[in-house]
Amino acid sequence: MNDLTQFESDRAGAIGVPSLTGEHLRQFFERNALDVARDLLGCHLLVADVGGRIVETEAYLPDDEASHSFRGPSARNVAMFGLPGNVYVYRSYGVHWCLNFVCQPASAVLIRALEPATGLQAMIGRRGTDVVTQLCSGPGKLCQALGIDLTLNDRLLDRPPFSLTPSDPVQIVSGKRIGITKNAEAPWRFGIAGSRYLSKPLR
DNA sequence: CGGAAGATCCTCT
DNA sequence: GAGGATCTTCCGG
Repeated sequence: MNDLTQFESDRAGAIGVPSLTGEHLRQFFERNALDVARDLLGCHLLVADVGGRIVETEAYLPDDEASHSFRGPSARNVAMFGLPGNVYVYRSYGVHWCLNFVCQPASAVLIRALEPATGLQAMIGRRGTDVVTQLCSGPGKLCQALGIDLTLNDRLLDRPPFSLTPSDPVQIVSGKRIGITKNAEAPWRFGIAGSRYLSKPLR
């Protein structure tokens, strides 16, 4: 392990803190997506040893007109009706991938931004920029940086290539969700206060 | 079966 | 701040 790799492992905050697996993973996600969206802030997400600290999320609830689950199961959204702790990946605007974590059935949390911490060189290569604040500052960007695509849909977060390490509570700010037209006033976007790695400012 | 909308990002003005 | 890229999904006819 070279110096940079060691540095990144330390930054992960995962030394001595176990990732969420099995029953712990289920208990963490089998809750209201609003609570999960807040508790995910600060958690460290890795996909094949590339990732960072989650700094921005959005909650999508059952009976939420903006949610892909609103009209019931379909070929695209079936992962949202699977196990808590499941991953739901979908194509956005025909161009980007977006990453969600499934909570209670028909609800999920969209992962909107990370503070890069592990595997910086891989992210820089995939994104084509070395501006660290722009590597994962949006749902499509972070999927590109982490190499996420549809092949990772409908998998559990405690199985490779994923790992999720919990966090102590952080200072949270909230606001309206981005890019939606239905149920647009609901303040179900959450971020870590003062983070420089958000997709858009949040206060 | 056609068409519009979409949980986005980048470039240009 | 506006507009284009790009394509899947879903709904209406």
